[in-house]
Amino acid sequence: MIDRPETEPTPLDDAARAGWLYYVAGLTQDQIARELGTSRQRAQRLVSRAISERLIHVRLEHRVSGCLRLEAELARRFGLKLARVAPSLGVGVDPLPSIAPTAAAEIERVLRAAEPQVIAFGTGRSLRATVEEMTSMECEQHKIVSLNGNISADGSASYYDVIFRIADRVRAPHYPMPMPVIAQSTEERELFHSLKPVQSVLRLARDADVTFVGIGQMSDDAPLLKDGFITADELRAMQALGAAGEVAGWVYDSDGHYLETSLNQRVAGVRVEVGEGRMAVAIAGGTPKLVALAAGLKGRLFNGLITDELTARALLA
Amino acid sequence: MIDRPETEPTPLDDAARAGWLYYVAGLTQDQIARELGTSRQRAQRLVSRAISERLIHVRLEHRVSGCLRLEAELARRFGLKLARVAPSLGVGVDPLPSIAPTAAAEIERVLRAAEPQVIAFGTGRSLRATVEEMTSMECEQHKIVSLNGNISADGSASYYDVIFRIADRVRAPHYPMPMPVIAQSTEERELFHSLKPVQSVLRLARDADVTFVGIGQMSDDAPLLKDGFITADELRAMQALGAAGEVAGWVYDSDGHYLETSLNQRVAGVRVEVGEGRMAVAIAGGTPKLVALAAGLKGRLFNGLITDELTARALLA
DNA sequence: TCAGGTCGCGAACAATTACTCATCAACCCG
DNA sequence: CGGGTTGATGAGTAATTGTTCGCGACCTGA
Repeated sequence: MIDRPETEPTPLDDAARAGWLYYVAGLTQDQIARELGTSRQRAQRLVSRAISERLIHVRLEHRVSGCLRLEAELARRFGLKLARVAPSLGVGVDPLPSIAPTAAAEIERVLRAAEPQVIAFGTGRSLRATVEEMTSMECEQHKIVSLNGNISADGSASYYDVIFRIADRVRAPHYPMPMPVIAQSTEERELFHSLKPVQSVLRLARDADVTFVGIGQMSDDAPLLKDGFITADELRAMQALGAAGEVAGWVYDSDGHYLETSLNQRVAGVRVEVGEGRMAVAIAGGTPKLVALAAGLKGRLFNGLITDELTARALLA
Repeated sequence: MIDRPETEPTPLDDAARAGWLYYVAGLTQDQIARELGTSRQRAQRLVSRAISERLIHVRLEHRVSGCLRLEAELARRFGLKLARVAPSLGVGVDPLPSIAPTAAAEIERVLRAAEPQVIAFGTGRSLRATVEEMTSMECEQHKIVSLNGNISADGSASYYDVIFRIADRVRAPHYPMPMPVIAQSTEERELFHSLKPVQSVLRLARDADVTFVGIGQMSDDAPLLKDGFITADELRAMQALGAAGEVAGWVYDSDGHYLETSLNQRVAGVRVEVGEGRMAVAIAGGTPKLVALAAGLKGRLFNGLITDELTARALLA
């Protein structure tokens, strides 16, 4: 995206203004039209643009009692230090729009901490959507580090890459990992890992105080496959070995134990590990991810979970 | 329909859920009613309750959102009918390039009105820069009138004169004021004012529907001095009398009250006054003008303000 | 027990918002 | 230069939302 010079006579600034007047000031679109000196139709279009461009963020400042019970139960059952359950929007509906704002609030809570933290982020649709929901803030004291490489097979930065987006929002020092998500070979991985700058980023990521990750399923619709990081053959091979899910490219089985596959010997990023004083929070929801989530919880691969109501209920069933 | 959890939801829980479904999932209140197993009216009441109980927080994530907040605050604090804050370009940078396009848009909005308006303009760098940003348009229905005389001491038309420029751009009937900005004496002023054609222009300017003016500071770098309308001695004398700023040549103190100086008895143009149905909009920004602006706002010399972000923040501090 | 008050409900209606459609101008692109 | 495409616009209309009103349930104190 090209950012325009700031003096510009407003491209979607009008949309922002309209959205502000509509949602914050509570004006009717008719009044907004008068305010902006335009037609009612245009005002309506501006308002709806403000939504579709994700300029408007909505948060729920109330913990629904049903969700609270699920959170407590999840924490108990899976030994979680943090459990957050967003109200579901309905069966069969993508839970991301519900999870993302909830997760964003949680990340912001971490960022508001006064003492400096190292915060690591994975990649994926969930995280990307979450970051889009975050507010801008000034967090010079923290460090934001990427868990995975952020260069895809064709050399382009992945669309779902999160680190730059988040760093942009919170204006904190950030450490991308300048290498592929998955190396061609173990040797190539070692080559990357032997580079000085990479080593310090790896160290930072490994020792991060808080880590936020998405979860990938290893069924036929695996994100790793969809995004072109592995081939259909590789996927089938790992399914045969019992692959149940994947975190930051690291594949694990239905007990939540990491597999000894050729892929895992080529993943360039760091493996998520929980430890005392260190949080690893999974952000995921939806039926396709149920198996992967359940396996990861069973193996205690993370000690935090942000999901939605229906997923939570299914996990507990 | 989803089966409800076994615990009874508190009244607020339902409101929260309804609000979530409405704003996040984007369901209609009808769908929410079905989802919750209730009537449409109840769904509507739950949604509005979620707002009135402040369970739902709406925010705007856009770089101008801060400006909108400042506008609302300025309007509230200083009783303005119009407040516009342009995003600043940075500390220490001339804010004019940011203010001018914003102000130009505002002026154009007035000009687009179908019913005939009388629009008065002051002079100065800010207005001049603003006019340069305006697009051409056909506005035969309006009248454009100058607030001040537009002949400087040496007989030349002032470079910062605005009226001809604007009239040229919008092709509207225009009324310059054929006399000096500041007369040699009160008598000379009265002489000019007694002329028939001058009187009608004065009347037009005094009763203008909308007036746009710049603000001049009265510190040592006063525009009045720089442009040779007053001498350094005169400036010092007025500073001693508490001069804080000046609008169209009329000097006022830090409470926004016009001074009874010899200069004010010689200013040839009309004094800006707000009135019901009449707007007086100040276009100004930058550190040097802060004192003058604050004073003018305090004295309610104008009921509209177009400025930049940094200035707005300083005015509110 | 009963008058009086409050509250939530649904019906009906008014206000507001969203969508569809036809038009038009700008913009490519050969 | 002409044809096709895109994108913005206002008119008109359908859908949705907000409000008012009367009703009945329920509480409460005399």
